[in-house]
Amino acid sequence: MTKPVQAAPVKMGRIRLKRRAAILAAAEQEFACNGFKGTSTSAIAERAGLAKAQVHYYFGSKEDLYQEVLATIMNQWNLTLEDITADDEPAEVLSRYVRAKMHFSRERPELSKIFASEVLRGAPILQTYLGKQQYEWVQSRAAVIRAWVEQGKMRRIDPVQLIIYLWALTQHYADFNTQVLAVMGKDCLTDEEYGELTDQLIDMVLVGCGIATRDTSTHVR
Amino acid sequence: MTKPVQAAPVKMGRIRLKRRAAILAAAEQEFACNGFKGTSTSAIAERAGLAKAQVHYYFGSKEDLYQEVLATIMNQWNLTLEDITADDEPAEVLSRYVRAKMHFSRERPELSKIFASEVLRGAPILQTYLGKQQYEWVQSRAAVIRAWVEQGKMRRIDPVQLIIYLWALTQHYADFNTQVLAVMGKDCLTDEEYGELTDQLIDMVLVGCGIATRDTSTHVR
DNA sequence: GTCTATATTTAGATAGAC
DNA sequence: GTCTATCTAAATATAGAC
Repeated sequence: MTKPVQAAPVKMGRIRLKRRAAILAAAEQEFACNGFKGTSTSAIAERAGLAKAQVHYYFGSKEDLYQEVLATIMNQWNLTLEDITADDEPAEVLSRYVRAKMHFSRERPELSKIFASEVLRGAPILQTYLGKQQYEWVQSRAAVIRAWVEQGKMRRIDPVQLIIYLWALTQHYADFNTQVLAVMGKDCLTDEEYGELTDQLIDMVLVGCGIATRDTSTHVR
Repeated sequence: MTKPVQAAPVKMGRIRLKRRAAILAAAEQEFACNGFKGTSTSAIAERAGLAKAQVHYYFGSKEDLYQEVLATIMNQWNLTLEDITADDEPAEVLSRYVRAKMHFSRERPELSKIFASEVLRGAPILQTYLGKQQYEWVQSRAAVIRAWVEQGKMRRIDPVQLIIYLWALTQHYADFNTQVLAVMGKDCLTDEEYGELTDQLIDMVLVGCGIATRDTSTHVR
């Protein structure tokens, strides 16, 4: 018999909870910068203010720790765009989704970066998830988008590609934040500036989908 | 006196050229998968069919080798969109650029991935390049885009963000190719299928910019 | 239950043989 | 000029002390 995928909900002591939280937080930073292979358990331990061996005591192997971090990410990931129907308005659903993803990119860029580096290396850990759960997730949303198109609520766009566009655009602001800041000539962005970027992106997406909300898309020749 | 940034154009022998080429090719694959820190010189050597020490003999340190790979990427990168003026047609320039970047994403995804992983970790090697050369590159293109907007050739969009959108969208097909294939339910894409994706993306970009080329953007309400 | 001390492997790099 | 043999440091992981 193999170990259950989901860890048993054992009630943990105070020290254990505290140490695990510190290690997980440190691991997110390290994995985000250097990926799975490039991250050492000693770097995680140092950042967490602990001894290297403590990381192994609380999480077993480096891969076990990595898997827990990845599981956290994938859970938080698809909280939005959860329940949409053909009756919803694409303008509202799409702007809400872009806003939520952009918010996530600003608040937890490390999580987006860890996912990115996992996919960069060919997603050895996540490939089953991508090919099954995420595939299904995309198909069900794509069906709704297709219905919107049939109803004339938006332009005819390949729904799967549209979802990929949304991921590419929103996650880019987390994964490539260093480059974004550099080419914008800034050291950091205020909440206001980031909100402005978000609005501009939503505008671009809606116009691209043929959903004009205000005085946009007036330059069509 | 320090070493010159550009290596002196020493004429190399046959063996040296051959070994260096094999190492560089292997290094691209390894760096693309595991990033700078996650890649070992022994993994590169093994993939190149050489001994680990030979890598150090021909390239000195791992970082020297990495810098050469990065330099190759940045040179190939900005070959397109080189000379554009306010007199050009945005529809033509933008579709040409997207097509070129998509072609690059298909032919050399490893190079895009290496750039991505460098930026993911905060671009310690490239930050000067990003803040100076690439910043200037973006500014000069942004000026042209601004001129297009003033001439009414396209919708009013923040030009810097538009460039970022183009990068995000096109590079995503290289960096996240594993995920793209997974959610599309395919093992690989034929040239035809990839050409179709490229056309769809160009369509999305042009419509988003308020440049209707054919029967697109007709669903504007 | 927690952490220190230690074992084993692999990393990057170089001195010296060919 | 090229490559083999070797050195030192850092990696993952665990056995055993507290």
